[in-house]
Amino acid sequence: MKNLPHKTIERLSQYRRALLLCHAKGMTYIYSHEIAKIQHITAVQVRRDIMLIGYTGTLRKGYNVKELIDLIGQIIDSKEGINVCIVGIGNLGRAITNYFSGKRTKLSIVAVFDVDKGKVGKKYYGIECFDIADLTKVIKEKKIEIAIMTVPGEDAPMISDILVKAGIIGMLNYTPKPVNVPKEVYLEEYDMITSLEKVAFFVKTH
Amino acid sequence: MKNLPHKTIERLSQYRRALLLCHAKGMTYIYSHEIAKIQHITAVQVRRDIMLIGYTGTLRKGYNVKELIDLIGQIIDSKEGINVCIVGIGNLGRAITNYFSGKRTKLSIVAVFDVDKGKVGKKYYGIECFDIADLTKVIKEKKIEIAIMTVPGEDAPMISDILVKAGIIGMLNYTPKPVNVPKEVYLEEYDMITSLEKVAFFVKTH
DNA sequence: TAGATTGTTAATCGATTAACAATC
DNA sequence: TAGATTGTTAATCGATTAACAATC
Repeated sequence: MKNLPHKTIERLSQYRRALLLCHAKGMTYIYSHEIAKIQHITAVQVRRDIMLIGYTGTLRKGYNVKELIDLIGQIIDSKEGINVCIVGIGNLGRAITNYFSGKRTKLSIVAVFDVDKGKVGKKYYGIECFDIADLTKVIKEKKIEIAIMTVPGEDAPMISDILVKAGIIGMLNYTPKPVNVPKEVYLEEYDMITSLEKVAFFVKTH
Repeated sequence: MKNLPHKTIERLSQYRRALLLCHAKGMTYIYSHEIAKIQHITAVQVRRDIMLIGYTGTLRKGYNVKELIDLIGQIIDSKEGINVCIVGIGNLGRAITNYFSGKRTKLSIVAVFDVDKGKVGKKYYGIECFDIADLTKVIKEKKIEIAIMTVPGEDAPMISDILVKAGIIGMLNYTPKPVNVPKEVYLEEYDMITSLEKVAFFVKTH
């Protein structure tokens, strides 16, 4: 697929999430304005995104829910599937692991890691916990390509370096500490405090 | 303060986070390119954001760390402070509560809520847990203006309605289910699965 | 048919970056 | 002075929205 805008990729993921719910409810067709309503955006934007991925709806009936789900899958999922690990199985690590378990067939959490020896060997939502000292070995053995960091902020830079050396090519950093990775590694950082401060700011200014 | 771009607000929050660390390390001045490096952005962007809030650095010395921290505080914090609650004290709710406790003086988590009677009355990181049935009452009593939803997705729409009726003016929705709020309420939604799918997509396309 | 919908181009809006003057 | 830095305008880039043709 050519060059889809970053924002379109994000929205496609959200459309799919919404469409899966609609599909489960037995809906077969959906209008652009219905998708728009769910996502708090405009119907034009939905139609434009769908146009960009080359799908065509039916005039007066809208889009076929199942077909659209499948097409979005073809665009954003990788064919072979990608293995993911969670580094740091504290509250946040557990939340993500639980949240995710069994939700997407093409993305699998195949290992979680922690420093705490009391956690090593246990299973979290069906996923085995390994010693963080074995990061490199397990990442290679299990062919893990994406890591989600949920360790304490002060450990983030060091863990990040180990992950990069172990061959990770995508990283999601949920610690409050920004990390540096080489440009070949795709990095996404998210800080909950920033989100909350943003809400607080816009609440203030109505 | 006039109309700062949304993206600038986000970055100001991040600059402050980084500056606080620098300040703690004893740094008194910082260059725009140093801030840029930490945040993975360009020095021009940092200078432009700082220009927008009306601060002026010193040529050849950079910006005064303490002054900049204080000025960002004046811009993004509200003078009186804002009370926040967490609705749903599962893994994610606990992660945020812990993460946040004592980090910002102007934003305080003053209550957490859950349906589980076993959790009600207990304290989580120093914050009392209330029965979700008492949402409205507690929100009014404690003058809570912002709610962070970390309940299971299927409960999100109903809880959201209750929160809005109780007078919440800002909401952060961490459930995978989008909710609808009246336009007077500022809503921010974040779905971890979308973030992960985005990373997976860009990893695939190098 | 009239009304509702999709598909698409062009216009607009918002955000980033390039370019450069000022100056310590 | 030369080099490094800040501050700021103008240009560019990217994303959204307006406008409208097509048609069931």
